Amino acid sequence: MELAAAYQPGEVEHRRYEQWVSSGYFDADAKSDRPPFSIVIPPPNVTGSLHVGHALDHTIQDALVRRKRMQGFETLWLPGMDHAGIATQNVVERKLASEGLSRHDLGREKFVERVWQWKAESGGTILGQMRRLGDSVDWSRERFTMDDGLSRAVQTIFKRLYDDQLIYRAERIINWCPRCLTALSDIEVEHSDDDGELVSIRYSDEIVVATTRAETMLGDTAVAVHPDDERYKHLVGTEIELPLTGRRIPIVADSHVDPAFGTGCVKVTPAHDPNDFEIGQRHNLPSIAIMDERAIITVHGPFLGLDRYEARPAVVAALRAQGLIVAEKRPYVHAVGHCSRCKTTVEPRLSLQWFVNTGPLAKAAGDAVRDGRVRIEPESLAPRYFAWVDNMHDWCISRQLWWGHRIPVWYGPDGQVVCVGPDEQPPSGEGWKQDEDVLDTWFSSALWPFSTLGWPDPHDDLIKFYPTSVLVTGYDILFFWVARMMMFGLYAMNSKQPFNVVALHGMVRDQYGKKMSKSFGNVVDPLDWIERFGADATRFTLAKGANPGADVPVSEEWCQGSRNFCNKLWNATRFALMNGAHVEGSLPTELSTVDRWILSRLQHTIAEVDEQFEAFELAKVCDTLFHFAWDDVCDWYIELSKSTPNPRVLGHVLDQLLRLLHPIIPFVTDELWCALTRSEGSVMVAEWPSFDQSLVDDAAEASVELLQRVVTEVRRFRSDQGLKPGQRVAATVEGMVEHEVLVRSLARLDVAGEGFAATATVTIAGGVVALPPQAGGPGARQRMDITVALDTRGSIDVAAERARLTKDRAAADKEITQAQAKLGNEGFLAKAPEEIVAKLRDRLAVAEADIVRIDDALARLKP
RNA sequence: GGGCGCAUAGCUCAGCGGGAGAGCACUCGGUUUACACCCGAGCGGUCGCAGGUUCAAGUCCUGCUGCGCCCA
Repeated sequence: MELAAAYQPGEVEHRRYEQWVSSGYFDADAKSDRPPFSIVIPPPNVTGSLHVGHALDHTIQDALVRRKRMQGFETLWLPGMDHAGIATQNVVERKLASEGLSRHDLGREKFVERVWQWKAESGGTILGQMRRLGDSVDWSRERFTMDDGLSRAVQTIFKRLYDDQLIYRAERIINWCPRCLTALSDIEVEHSDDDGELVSIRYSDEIVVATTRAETMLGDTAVAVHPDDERYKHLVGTEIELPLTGRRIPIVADSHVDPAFGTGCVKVTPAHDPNDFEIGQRHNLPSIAIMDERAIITVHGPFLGLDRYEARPAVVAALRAQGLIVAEKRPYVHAVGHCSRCKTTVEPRLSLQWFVNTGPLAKAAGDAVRDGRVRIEPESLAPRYFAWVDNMHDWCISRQLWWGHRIPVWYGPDGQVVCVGPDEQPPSGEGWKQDEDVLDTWFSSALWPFSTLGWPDPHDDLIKFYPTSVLVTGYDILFFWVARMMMFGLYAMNSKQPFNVVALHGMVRDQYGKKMSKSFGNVVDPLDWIERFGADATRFTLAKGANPGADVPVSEEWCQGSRNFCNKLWNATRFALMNGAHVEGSLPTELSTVDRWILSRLQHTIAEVDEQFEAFELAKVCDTLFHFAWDDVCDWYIELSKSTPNPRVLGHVLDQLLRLLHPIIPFVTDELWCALTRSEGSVMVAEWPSFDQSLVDDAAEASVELLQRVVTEVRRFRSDQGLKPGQRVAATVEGMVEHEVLVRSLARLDVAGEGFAATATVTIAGGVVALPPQAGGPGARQRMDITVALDTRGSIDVAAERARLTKDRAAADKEITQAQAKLGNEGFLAKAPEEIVAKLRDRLAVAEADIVRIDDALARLKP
């Protein structure tokens, strides 16, 4: 088979992917007796499209799954999406707005229909894009959090939690988005340090309070001081008149007040601040809500109808007019919460919501990691996990949206509350009404590792593939999602964890380690890279940076480098095929040292890659394979075997290399492997290489390493002397027991003929050479100096040669100094392991010999 | 304020007790018939600072400085 001169990914990728899918290679069989390996994909939003973070996450998962598949596991990589309550509702509402409609014009039922319609038409763009990346997901098992089955799972667990009193309804201060008009959980709020103002207000002769939210004073129902604060002790229990309102409010003592902050007095607004709410609870204070759901002031008076940002200066102005403003500080930087969806400043709001009592669930989630049932990789991120699960607040799960799983609770005409399970009929009749709210999207995605496998019904998939083998996701989502899956998984599945390992990766950044952002203009579009450099190059670039738990810097230049690597493989295979490389029959038993060397190197590579894969060290896998392929195979093995090719060995090495690389770069490896092996199938179902101790050959490795040193030293001499790469130089080679022919070939040395007159010598001291069997028996080795004498046709660049020798001398000198310092230390001699001491003595001897030789050569150089 | 992490070649990162490494960038040379998406050679680092442990410290401990992230 003829291969083109360069790899053209576009041509190959589509064809290969379709072939993989139609061959059913991705499909899992729950009935198989192979050991299972399963991963559920972190479900992307139905509104989402493939960004570089997904590309990283998917590349890692695909690499793990493809390797396990080759290893003979029954693999399942399950794809799907979540319904992204707020985001999706926003998208559809924006669409409606362009038609001049609001969701209220349509009504709930019609609106939800519109969302489904939108989903059918333009939702799930990302699924098509995943094919471009090469994701080997089982499309026959694709799931969506709003599907019937998954909705049934949601209702089932809600009912169970409700019956176990782990779900309750209560009036609490929650995070409220006045734009999305819904409650948010703590983790849907992003904090940032923003410019604000700190205004100090005189409430009475003795009381001054400071606030960044002056407008909330309209809802104050107390002033609090620390019980031990001598300045205010006498005031506790008295009342003052709240300015602008004429209301009288008490002064209470609460130990949560920090007496060192500001004046030591704090205003208490229970309806608009979570800390104040708690103070209010402790002191039985009333809560006065002063804003509506859009954060517009609702208390009668001059501020009625003002937005919270209009009300703030208005209130300050009114206070100033009465001379009650004591101090103002602007800008005053303080932490402000924003809606993670729309960035609107969150308004703490007192409202009636549904909560999950996370206490026992979070405890179990923490314990599963503590007792080792679940391993977090890298381990260094476990403290973050514990910090979250051990201090978890109750989880607000109700959302004032229409798109999502509606809370399965019905309220009766006489105040009855009925939670309805999946197989139960909701109460009907006059006055019964279902709760209007839907559940947080994370409530359903917390069920993902088992709801997607058929839970709550007993299902073959569930039996075969739960617990899933590993969860691959970014550390940013450790508490968002991982902790929640742990809570629900352990709860629903009889304390069986949802996954055995959590493998965390970092965020993709640009080549300077900067976060990607639209405003900074450094965002990488993976589809653009796939288009220009190929999916394999894109994947390799991401995988090469994927050190566990660490951020992944990428750049276009690096992607080019990955593209170059794919092309290198392409051309190596192309060369191999042109030279008859094949994989038929077993390996020959008579092998040259060079063949034994590359086969030995291959074994080390296999062992290393296996170890690195098991530790989720994708970056190291890439590094190991990159260097084996480029350095060992291309730069040395292929060059060394050009004179005496062994097509079977070359075929074997490439066959194994392509298998090893396939999980990372599936397309080009499959194309090449099929060409090399004349196969109609696919490398993705070929057997994963296994380490073969019988092919490890230390002697061959030492022999070729010496050969490499000699060749490199001669090349260095030639380069220093300005000899053209193609120019042959007459030379004698002494001391090489093996490989003299190869040295001459790679270093472009001619045999010394008539009139040979050496102008310079290159010496490699203390090389380990294998002696021929007749000299010392099999396996005998000896340390020898290799000397190459070169005839540069009379002329030699004395200055360059002097510089070269001087540099070598300095290196040897440094070596001697270091070695002597250690060997002169009695503690070292007494306590260091023997082999370390012996090695050092050896090094010292070699360096000392080097000095003598170099000094001699320098003396003979004409000035 | 609490917690976690990071400081190693111009850039991005490996190395985490015994000879300072990689990729890219840079310099020089190249019609070596697989590949210029290439080949060969080279330059480049008191491993943030200060102490300590050890025969031995980028590597372990403490403190400091500077960054980053998470939570409040």
